[in-house]
Amino acid sequence: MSRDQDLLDRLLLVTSMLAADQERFQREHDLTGPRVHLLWHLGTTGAVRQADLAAALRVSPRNITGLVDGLVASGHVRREQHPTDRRAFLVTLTASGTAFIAALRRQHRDLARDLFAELTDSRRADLLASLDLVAARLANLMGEET
Amino acid sequence: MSRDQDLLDRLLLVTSMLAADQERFQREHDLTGPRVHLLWHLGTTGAVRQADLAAALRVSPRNITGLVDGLVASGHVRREQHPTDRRAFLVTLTASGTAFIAALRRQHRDLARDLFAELTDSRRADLLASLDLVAARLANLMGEET
DNA sequence: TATTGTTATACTCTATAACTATA
DNA sequence: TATAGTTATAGAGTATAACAATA
Repeated sequence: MSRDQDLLDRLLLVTSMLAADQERFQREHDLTGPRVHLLWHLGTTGAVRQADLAAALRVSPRNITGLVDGLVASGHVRREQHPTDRRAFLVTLTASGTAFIAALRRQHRDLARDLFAELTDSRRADLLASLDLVAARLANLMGEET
Repeated sequence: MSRDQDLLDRLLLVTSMLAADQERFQREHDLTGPRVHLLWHLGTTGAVRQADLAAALRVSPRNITGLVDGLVASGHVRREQHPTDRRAFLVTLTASGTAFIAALRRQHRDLARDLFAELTDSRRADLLASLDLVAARLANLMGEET
């Protein structure tokens, strides 16, 4: 049955289009994927140590140094003294960084509104359920290794 | 309505899981995303000039030089003389490159079979239709700029 | 003149290993 | 002794600009 192939191809098409849309947004704001990822995390957690960022983004501590350097240079974040540990920094959003997060959330919300506008309520429920099933299968696949 | 947000979040979750699965496959074969992309293209078109690869993958000619260098070193492709244009090369798959493409297609097919196994036929039809609608909206969004 | 691919140069993301300062 | 973050080093992917060979 090639129906499966069609479904996967369609899913991958949507995936690549979502990625392209995200890249457009990043270019508009003169940012890169990894930096946006870091900012997004910062937006949900608040001030964080670099070691925690490394663990959360699953990237080496050295890499965090570089990403934070770039975001300090572009004015999106600041390194502040850790209140109790003099080895560590707390990375915090500047006003400009906070404004970017707000814009990102707005874009995310607008995109969600736009993408599914033409789907009926029952279609939405079905889509959500199907995506959950697919996610579960994928989680299964990934879990078998690691 | 936060239903839209849920749908988009679920879609992005599936997206990131698909990416993780693809990365796992690439690591197993000791290849990178851009190199797999190039090989995949080569698998569907056959021998191609580097300039055509640059246009197809939407990267600079200089970049193609680097990717092909790497794939020559790993034994997946070969540079052959162009029959009529002495400036150009034809990049062609080696036996090892062809074997990789076959493995990639197999993995793709197995993944498709696995992902949607639990969906009924009508669920599949609905999912396909919904994904088409979403893709159309995205195409709309992208087309408005460029 | 225009095109093909390369050399030269530079930036970002990524990693590991060695090191400093602190815990 | 272990942890936080940096310097040192390296490699992949990306880009533009200048250049050689060929069309």
